[in-house]
Amino acid sequence: MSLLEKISDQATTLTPSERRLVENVIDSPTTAALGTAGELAKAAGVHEATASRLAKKLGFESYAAFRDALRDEFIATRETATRFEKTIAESTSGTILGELAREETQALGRIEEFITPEQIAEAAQILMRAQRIFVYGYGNAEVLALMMVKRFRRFGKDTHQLDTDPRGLAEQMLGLGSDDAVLSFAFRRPPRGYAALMETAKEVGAKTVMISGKSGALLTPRPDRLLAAPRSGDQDAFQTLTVPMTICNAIVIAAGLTAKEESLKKLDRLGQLIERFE
Amino acid sequence: MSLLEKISDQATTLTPSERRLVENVIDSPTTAALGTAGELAKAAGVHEATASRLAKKLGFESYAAFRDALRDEFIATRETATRFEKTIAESTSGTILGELAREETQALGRIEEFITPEQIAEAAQILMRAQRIFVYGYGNAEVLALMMVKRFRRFGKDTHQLDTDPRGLAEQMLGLGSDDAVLSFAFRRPPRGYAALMETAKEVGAKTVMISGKSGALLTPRPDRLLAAPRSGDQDAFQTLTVPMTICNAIVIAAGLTAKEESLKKLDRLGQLIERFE
DNA sequence: ACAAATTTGCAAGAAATATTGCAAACTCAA
DNA sequence: TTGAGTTTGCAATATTTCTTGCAAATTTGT
Repeated sequence: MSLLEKISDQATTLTPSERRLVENVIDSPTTAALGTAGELAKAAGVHEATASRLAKKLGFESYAAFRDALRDEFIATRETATRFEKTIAESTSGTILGELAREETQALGRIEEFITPEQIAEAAQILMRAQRIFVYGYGNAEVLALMMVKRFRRFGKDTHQLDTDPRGLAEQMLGLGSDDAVLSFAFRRPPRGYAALMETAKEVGAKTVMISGKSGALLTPRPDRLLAAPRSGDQDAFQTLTVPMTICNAIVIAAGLTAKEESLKKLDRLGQLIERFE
Repeated sequence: MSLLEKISDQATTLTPSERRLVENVIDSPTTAALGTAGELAKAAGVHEATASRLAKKLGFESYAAFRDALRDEFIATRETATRFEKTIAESTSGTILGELAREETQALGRIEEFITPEQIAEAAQILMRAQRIFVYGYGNAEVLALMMVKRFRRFGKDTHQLDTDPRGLAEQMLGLGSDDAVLSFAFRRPPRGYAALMETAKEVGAKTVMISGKSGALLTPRPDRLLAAPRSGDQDAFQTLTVPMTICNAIVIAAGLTAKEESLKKLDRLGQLIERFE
């Protein structure tokens, strides 16, 4: 029996104050699920003691147990790798594609909470001012690395994808200079060779830009510019590249704008030409 | 300043115990956001006092303030959910990133008008039943091709990325058999060599799946399965890969589900291993 | 290898949160 | 209107959670 059913079963025996509390819970369940008894009581305009009593009346051991039930029900906390499957099964119009699109939408909607326009502009500026750009990404991140290499080559930038193999990487880094920029990606774990890459870049004075998920916040040594935003999808299982890819696209567009003359149109014409003859 | 920035700021000065705490937070932010300092500490195997101190070190007034920040950023309450919908749908935020996110959202919202659940399921089935998978994409599409190669290799499928160079392509196609599947991508123009690839596949009886933008409808010869949905972005300017990438992700998830037993769990464990040792 | 500095856990106690006895306020029936 | 029954808030108490001084353990520099 779901929590809300449990509550509505009691609906006839609820006192006025209790009813106000329940209405409040139904109205904003997540807020109630996160707050304290006192907060809920205040929102409903009743005394906290009443909230405490309500929890017991509804059959819970304590207010804490009631709140836990609320959290279970209303807060999406990924429990297992099968969460997505579960979501699909439960949702009425459950299609994989639809659910996926919904999650991406939600993640995209929050993107600006993590990345400021300045960060985009600065990243674009660093890359466009660089004499050469070295792009580093491995595992899934290699996909984005490849994309950025392609995009910046279209701008006419001297762009290279760094080897994922430590030896090749070391060799490529020998030529790194102070006018160069390193763009790197990391999700989940910092890639092998990351530290060496960053240290070398710092030594020679090359600028470093990093695009990452949450885990980027822990990276040491720190890049000059860090653009970190959580990805969408299941924590433990399948995380998509939509959010970081959108950040990349924003940088590409900003880069196109900072290149003054070259507007998007020119980018496109060039792009079409290249695609046609590629 | 966002939580991730605060963490990043302190990343170099974190003590071992503090780092373990932060890793724990990053790995399962929602759990941390809901729990107490003691619970987080226990999960990280350190003393709760350390958790309390970490909160202060990151610049928060108290552990409670730290947890509030976690909730803000990582728990999708209804307020945050509706907030983005409004922001995204209506207002033009005036930033590149915001505008981009808005466009992607719109395109994603329409994706189910073009792709049915059956198409996703069939594509997944074809790929998972194939003995070998050959993936073909060039220009920007190469990015998605690479992604799919990585994803299906994780499923343990014998997956190969086809050469974009006509000669190499011809050579690789020699071994194509009736149990194989070809997954190809095309945007704007059909790639060079596309016709030859499709004809060869038809001759030997290999199944073909194509993911494309609007232009896919015009392709000849026709693939066995065509998944075409318009991309986001200006028609003539900068079109992103978000929509086709989401279709790809849906196929990967569907493939994982049809692989019944192990599905995402296996994908995850194997994936983590691969990433760690890659 | 030693001393200084840092980190960590322990445990006391501070603060926040929840519970409950009690009395005032309220409701309803006669 | 009165009185029995119910509901509610108050305030004291209990419980949970957080903070901090201190000392042990660990690390760092010489």
